[in-house]
Amino acid sequence: MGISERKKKILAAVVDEYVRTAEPVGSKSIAANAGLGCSSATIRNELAELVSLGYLEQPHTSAGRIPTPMGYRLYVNELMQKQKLSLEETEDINRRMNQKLRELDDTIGDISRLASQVTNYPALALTTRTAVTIKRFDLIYVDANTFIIVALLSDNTVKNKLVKLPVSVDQKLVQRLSALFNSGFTNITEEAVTPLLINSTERAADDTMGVTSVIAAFVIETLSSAVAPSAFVSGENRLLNQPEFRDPDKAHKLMGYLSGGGYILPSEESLDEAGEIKVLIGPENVAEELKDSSVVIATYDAGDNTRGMIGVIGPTRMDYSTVAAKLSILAAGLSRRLGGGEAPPEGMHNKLIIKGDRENE
Amino acid sequence: MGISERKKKILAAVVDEYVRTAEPVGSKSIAANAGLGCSSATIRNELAELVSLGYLEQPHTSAGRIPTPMGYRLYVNELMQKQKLSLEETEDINRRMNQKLRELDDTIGDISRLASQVTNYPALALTTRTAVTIKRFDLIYVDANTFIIVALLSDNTVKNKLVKLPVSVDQKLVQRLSALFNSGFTNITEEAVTPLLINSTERAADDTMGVTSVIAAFVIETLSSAVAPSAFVSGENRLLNQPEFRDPDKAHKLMGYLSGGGYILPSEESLDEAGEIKVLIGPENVAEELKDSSVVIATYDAGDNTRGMIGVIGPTRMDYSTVAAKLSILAAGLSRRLGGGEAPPEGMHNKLIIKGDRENE
DNA sequence: ATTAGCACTCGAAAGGAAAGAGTGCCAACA
DNA sequence: TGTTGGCACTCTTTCCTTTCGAGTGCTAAT
Repeated sequence: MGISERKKKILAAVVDEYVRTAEPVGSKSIAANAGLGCSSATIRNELAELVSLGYLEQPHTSAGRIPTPMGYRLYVNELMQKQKLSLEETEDINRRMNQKLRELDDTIGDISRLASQVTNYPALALTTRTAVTIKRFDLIYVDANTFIIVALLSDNTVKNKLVKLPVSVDQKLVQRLSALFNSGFTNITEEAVTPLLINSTERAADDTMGVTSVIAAFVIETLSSAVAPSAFVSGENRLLNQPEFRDPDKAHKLMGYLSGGGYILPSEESLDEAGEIKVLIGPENVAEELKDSSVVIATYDAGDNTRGMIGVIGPTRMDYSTVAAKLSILAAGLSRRLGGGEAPPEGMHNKLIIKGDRENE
Repeated sequence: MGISERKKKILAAVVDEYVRTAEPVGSKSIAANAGLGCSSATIRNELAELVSLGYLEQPHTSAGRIPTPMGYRLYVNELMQKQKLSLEETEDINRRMNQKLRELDDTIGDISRLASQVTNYPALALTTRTAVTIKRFDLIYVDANTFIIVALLSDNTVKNKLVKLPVSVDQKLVQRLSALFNSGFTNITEEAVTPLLINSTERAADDTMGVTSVIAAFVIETLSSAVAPSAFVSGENRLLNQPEFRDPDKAHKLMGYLSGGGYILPSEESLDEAGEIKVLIGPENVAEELKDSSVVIATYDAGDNTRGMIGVIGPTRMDYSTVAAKLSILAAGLSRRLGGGEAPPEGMHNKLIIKGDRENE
């Protein structure tokens, strides 16, 4: 199976150099820089073999080599040296996360922005929740036409809504409804909110003005939007940093896809264990628009059945190791802050577990 | 003073054509299309004069003419025929607004996205509030370590926060604090939340565990973020539709500026009366990055001391009249929905009041 | 005042030559 | 057998020149 050690070194050198320069890399520069003691002619022979093995390709005869997706895959799985960020970088990321997260509730937008800033690629953040329920209701009576619904969800976020009624409603009714909803509508999922339940509540509360249905609508709305995966893409413009997107049409196409909330993630169920990093290279992506881009995704644990992902999108020629390291820090930070549970201490460089498609194993 | 009627017609023809094609327009095509009965030679003479008057310019000798910012200004102020959108278009916009706004609280992001979709230019939305206060507090006791702060603001939005304490706190204390905050912290602005006030409240509540300061922090945070102007830019990628931004560097620069929340708006106090449309052409913009772009801004009234703006950014060669018409509908819709007050009925095409710099009057 | 005609200008597009990077292969070598 | 220097070859990139054409400015005629 495997290929010779030297071939691997050469492949790694090609990838590193290509990532850095975005230019096809020639035998000469490898001989000069990669520090294996042999001449360019030898390298040429090896390169030719790597091409026929499918790890590299040539844009045209008499140009240098660039990695194929298969080449990147091997690089990511085996070759790339796990990037240790400097302590300053790590601290910087953590500090910025602290600033942003002070008030983090559902502002995954901030996370996404942060990831984009830190990596200098477009980034996306998304969360999927399963089975969110309401833990507790409170109805706050404000005045005869107005009350506030407050709901504490099972994921410990709080939703509210100010309700203005066209009719007056008396405080007693609000209290009755508050009690009824607390007993009848807590700890149930959206599907369990049936017209039957609503009707019987309405009758029990002796509500002749339709207040019950207003509250029920809020419940449904809250539960369904809480469960709906929410996504946020930001920093699309950073795509234009990359030489491969200097063609405005290409850039536009991908950016349009991204900001359309285009979906990227492999598929819902492949949200892996928190802490893992997943790399999808070029054609490994499902979406047509991403076929020649790569996506690096980190999964974090946001507690209570909530999994989140942060990821970045870039050209296949991407600085996988740095990006993976940075995302890993972000994901660990998020797990620590949101997961509620026991989490690795802040300062620690956490181990990267890189995982990708299985096709090369 | 003004220039001859025919010159105006010619100028309008140049702008219209240039907006459509993005190519310098020559005397011949004007003679053919503008329908004033004279030959291209005559047009040429007129064009030459328009150039020397400063309304047009030539990229180079022997090219057609393109409008200068001054030319656009005249066009916007006097020449452009107010676009009447078709009924379908109007309805479409209103319908989409209805969908989005159902749950509009502070999701100006949605508005911005909508504006961008509708106009096909990048769009921004922003709101400035002045003097927001808290109308009413409720502290909801959840368990010994947990309570929820609910605040109803003067602009009728509700903010909340779930507070988890490291220590147990008894229900009585929560009630006392609730009452104290309701009397002491309502109807005051951020500046009035002094350490003195906080201290005295803490003492009055007999709070030895620092709960008071947690709530006070929430108050400060809430008031300051409510007053902070919030902005949202979206659809940056649509910039790439425009031929003048095919140069990725140019595009990147502007997009970076935009998504950096770069600020565009002329200046805070120039938020004009709701219903007005403001056009800033090229160098009329203050920001260096916008010097060769144009901005069209509509102001709407969001009720209770809140003014909002929605605007779009595009090249100076912009379809001002359509954009103005569309923004006008959006702004009217927002005023109607958010302003609470009396507003023009939905179906009505509202009159455009276009306002720009005064320099040409 | 308008128009037809014409020489002129200047950019954009097309063609071609030269430069340069990098390869593939061969013959020599350890 | 694996490695190396050398060299001819290929293909792209760049630059220069030429050509083409749109559009002008001017002039003389109406």
